[in-house]
Amino acid sequence: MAGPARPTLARVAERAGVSVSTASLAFSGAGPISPETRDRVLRAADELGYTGPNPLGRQLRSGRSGIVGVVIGDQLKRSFRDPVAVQVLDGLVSTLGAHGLGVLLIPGIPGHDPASRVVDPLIETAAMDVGVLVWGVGRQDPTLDAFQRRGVPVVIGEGRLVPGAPAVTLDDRVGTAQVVQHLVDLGHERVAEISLPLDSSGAQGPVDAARLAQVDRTPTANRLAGVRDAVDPVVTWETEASLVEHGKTAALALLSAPDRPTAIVAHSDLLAGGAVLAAHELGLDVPGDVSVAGFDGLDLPWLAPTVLTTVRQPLAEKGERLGEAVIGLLAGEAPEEVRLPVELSVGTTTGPPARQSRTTA
Amino acid sequence: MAGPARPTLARVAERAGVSVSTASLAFSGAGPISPETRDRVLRAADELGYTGPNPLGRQLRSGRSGIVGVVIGDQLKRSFRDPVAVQVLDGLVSTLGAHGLGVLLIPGIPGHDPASRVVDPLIETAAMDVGVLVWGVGRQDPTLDAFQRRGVPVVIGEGRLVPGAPAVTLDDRVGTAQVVQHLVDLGHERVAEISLPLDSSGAQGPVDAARLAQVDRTPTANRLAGVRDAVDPVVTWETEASLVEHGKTAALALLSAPDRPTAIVAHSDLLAGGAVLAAHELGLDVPGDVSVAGFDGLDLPWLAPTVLTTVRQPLAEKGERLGEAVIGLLAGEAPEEVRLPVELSVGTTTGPPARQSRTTA
DNA sequence: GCGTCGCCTCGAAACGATTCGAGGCGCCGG
DNA sequence: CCGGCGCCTCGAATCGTTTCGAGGCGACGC
Repeated sequence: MAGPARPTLARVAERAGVSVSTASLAFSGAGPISPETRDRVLRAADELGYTGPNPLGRQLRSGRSGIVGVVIGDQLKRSFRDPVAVQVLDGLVSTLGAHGLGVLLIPGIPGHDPASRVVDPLIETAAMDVGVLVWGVGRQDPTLDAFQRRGVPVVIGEGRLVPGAPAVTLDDRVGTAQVVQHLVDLGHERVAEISLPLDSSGAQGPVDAARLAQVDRTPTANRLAGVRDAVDPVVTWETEASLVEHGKTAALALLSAPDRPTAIVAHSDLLAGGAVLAAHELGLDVPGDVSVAGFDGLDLPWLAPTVLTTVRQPLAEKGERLGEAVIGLLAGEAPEEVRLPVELSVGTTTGPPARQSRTTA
Repeated sequence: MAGPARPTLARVAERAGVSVSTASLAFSGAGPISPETRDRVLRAADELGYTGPNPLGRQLRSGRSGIVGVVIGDQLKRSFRDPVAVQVLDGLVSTLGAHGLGVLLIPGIPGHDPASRVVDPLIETAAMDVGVLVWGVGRQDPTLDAFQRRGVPVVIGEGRLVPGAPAVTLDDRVGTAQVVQHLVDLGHERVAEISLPLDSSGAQGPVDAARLAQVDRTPTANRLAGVRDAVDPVVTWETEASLVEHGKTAALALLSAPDRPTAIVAHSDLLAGGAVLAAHELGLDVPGDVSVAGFDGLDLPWLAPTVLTTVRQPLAEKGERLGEAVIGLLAGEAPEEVRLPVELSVGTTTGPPARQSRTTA
């Protein structure tokens, strides 16, 4: 039923009465060929049902697969629930697509087994010209190791810099410091912090100094540092992932504690959005009773008309820059680090602390 | 700086003092080989920095790329904002990954140009063993045409059945009818409908019979039909995409109209969630003043503690079934259609219509 | 009329691996 | 001691394309 084997360029050439190399020219257009010959070849191809050169042959010849492996985050499902990842990916796909490159999705963690050194088998076996690690690399990153072992060049987004690998990073420490300073300037002294995951352990809850010292993710480390550039948070609550429900859980705990903070700074807008929901659920006014600030600059339609105070980062541009870094790498350019700026954006979720909150203490 | 060309299996074999075929056996393990010989080959590989067989060579030989092209929806960025797509994709990636297959992301519409017959160039050029059209195909689908022209077999999710192509479909007509019947049973007579896009035109707003006749997407057509199996909606509002903000816009219009409906049925949970937000913004109680029902069975943390009345569909399973269909296709099995069940799930957003809304009319 | 220049076309050599059948060598049994 | 049987190893063919240099042939200029 599957019909005879798919016709090959050689058969087309044979039928058209030309050599294989000439037939190749007819399709690729790379080289001089007379219009009549080309037509004859194309007609022969049509008659045989030949639909163009087999990519596999071309790839072997050129040594390039045209495929860029992209490691998004830990689990695919969870990562894509974060609009941040989605927007970056969109920018990346567009930029690479314009250069004829495709994106192969690689789950960061294969099973449900974080902290294992097992990586997705695709990293070992799939044909890839470049690997992109969008969300940084840890101190001892199995994924990075696997790419390097295979000799696949990598591009790093937001991570520890890797020698020889281009990187796209963010001014997030400065941005975080700015938004927290904004809270300080408003008069806040008891600022609680909802943190991104410190590593891939899946831990959550309030953290102590010892745990803080274990931080193994660059964006998290930068934002932790940024917060501390402006204020010493009364408590830091680690989350399992940057998702609304985790921000909500964290804020419910923080806001129910005896010495309630007057402001919460979250490492991401999704976490901050969850914190706003928690405040509402507890009957607290934002920013009357508690101010909330985030990071990312997402558009959260379900939070409207509330507008988060946040730090805007150029998400699509981050994806585009990553794409350009990939292109540059393939073109043999020297790797460089691109640092993206951020911008404080004051919304309706921050204001001066309430008087009574001080007396309540 | 790039070092000498990457070593090849032939050089490893040479160094180990064995033939290329034996060296191949040492890596693939497919065939008898003595432990000593294998060790010698592996040692030679190590010394040369050979990191395993080049996938490109293997692929050409086997005629398989191990890559499955997945067309998600219209625009990548927009599609991934919908958890429905994300969950299906997750199931698909997991299932394919377990069989050593990788997912290549293909934007449904290349530029910002819907209704054009241009498809993403990847479909024409990238090496793929199978193509998956997750969200169905239209009457004259350029993407489907492109795959078929190239001779790449396809798997269809939720779409018009294509001869020879396996499909994974949904009992969505029945499910939709059930949830609307639930509204009818509660006593609702004026039911408004918020519809998924009828085609890729990007149109939005109330639709008339002529427009309804133009529907060119299977899931949309099924749900429109399902609604009508139970009631004749007072108005149908078409949206541009299944996103919260579009549901909200639609509901704001529907609920501000003079003869306000007592219930709204949306074709998706995201649209329904937006409708709930709209009701709240207008000061309407749900379900006191208006009932809202959706479709999908999503977990919407930002809507808590409200729980949507909806029709639950097995999203991850849909992805898994699509994956299995791909595997089956590659194994040469006869294509078949898998139909997934749905289940009505009553939440807190539906109740009997208020007395006064009738008098208001 | 002959030389030279161009435009096309062609053959052959990669690209890097897998696979299949043939065959060598050692060991065991008769 | 010889025949036969296994276990390994090898050589060669194959996958489908691109590319490079060579060469043929016609035309134009001197």
